[in-house]
Amino acid sequence: MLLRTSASSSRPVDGPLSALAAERVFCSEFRYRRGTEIFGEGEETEYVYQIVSGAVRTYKLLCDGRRQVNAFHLPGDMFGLENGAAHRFSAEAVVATTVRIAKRRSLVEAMQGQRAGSSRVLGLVTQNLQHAENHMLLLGRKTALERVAAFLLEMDRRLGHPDVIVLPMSRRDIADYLGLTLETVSRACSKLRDQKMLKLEGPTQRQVVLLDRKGLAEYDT
Amino acid sequence: MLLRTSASSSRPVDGPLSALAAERVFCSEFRYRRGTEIFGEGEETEYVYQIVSGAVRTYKLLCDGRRQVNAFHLPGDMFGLENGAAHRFSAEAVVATTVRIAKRRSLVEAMQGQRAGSSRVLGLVTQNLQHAENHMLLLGRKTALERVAAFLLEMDRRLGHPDVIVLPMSRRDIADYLGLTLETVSRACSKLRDQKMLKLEGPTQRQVVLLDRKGLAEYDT
DNA sequence: CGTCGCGTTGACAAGGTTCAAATTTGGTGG
DNA sequence: CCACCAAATTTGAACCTTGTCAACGCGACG
Repeated sequence: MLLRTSASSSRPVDGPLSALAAERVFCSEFRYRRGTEIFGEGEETEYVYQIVSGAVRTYKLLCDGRRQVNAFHLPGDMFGLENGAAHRFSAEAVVATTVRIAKRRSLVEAMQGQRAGSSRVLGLVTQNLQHAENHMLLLGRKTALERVAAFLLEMDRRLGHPDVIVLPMSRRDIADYLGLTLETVSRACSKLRDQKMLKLEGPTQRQVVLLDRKGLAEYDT
Repeated sequence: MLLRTSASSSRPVDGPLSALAAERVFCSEFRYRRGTEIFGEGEETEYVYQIVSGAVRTYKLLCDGRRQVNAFHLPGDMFGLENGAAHRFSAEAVVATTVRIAKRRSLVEAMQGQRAGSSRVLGLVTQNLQHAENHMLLLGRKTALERVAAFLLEMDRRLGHPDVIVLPMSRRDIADYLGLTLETVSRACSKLRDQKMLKLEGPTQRQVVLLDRKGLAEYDT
């Protein structure tokens, strides 16, 4: 798995929780096979998760099956921490995934123990909010090409600007993240390839080499 | 966003912040004329605001002028509280608006004084996040009619289910909130009117009477 | 009384979706 | 080892929802 758990600047997570991990709040590891549900919308928020390896999507569904992926979570990221008693969305493993699990209660208690604890939680929620605000701009106002360019740059950044971006998610996942159809995502990728902004490799074209990050960034704005 | 500080559904005034207001953290009132900027994206977060009367929009812009309205803020709502030192979006008065202003520093200090203070901030940020998550679903996956129906039901709820919803914002504002054009919003309103789900009144059709909330809710899902 | 802002409506264009077909690959079982 | 099938992706063509452009009406206001 080429997903790097970049520790450096581009990846602002692992920070807030490493202390907790060290305290053994994250008591056990757990593995999920590709495509399996980790929790469902509306379920009780019993656990909090941190990804060791793999990738997770969190999403909401409309009653007729339309899906909106809120976010992709990569190694080092935490997810599933919510204020209320119920999850506001569902989570599934995009690929085979290993997570560390903490009881929500014990995490909350540990937070109260630490003085800086609650502000760390606040920081995490704020980060999520910030991402959501940017994503609303993307979903509400950007073209298909701009969305795909922004997505690739986001992954590039979060994976620490590797030579080859190995996407764990399918075109459909990307489409549901970007508010498009999988065909439109595929066409946008092809267009960017034709414009020599990237190369697509690998059996399912999930390995992406960015050839012109500046050009892509101009689509982003 | 939609910082609803209301505890009970029908009276959106003074929730988590009333204690602070009582402590005179909100030291002064300020008035903005319709259309004026309250703060701009990137500016220093010097103040925090609570609306006394009127309405405010917060939004982001792309470089070519495309606009995405994050949220509308109504009387009782708080806005402008951010973790970092810089505002992540701009805020403008939709109509003539009176706000109470608190220095961010003094608010933060007051929070640290109160034990429950920081968890109140967390609650506000979480509410914003929750709204943003729902809005991503709307922007990414709902049709124009569904978006407009959802918008009207949101306003109805936040205004306490009045007989007549008096919208403070223009069709363009609504469009930029819903990721549509003003013409599409207008057409959707006309269609709902033709379907007898609502009545449009007033000189600029900004007074809305919901005739069939159940029917609208089915568009919402 | 003319102008301006706002909203509605129509005609047309276009970006994105839908439907369909072809390709590739990996897995499974004979 | 190989045949066969399922899943993922790409690409094309037709279609449709929404955007664009324009005209018009209405009320407010100077």
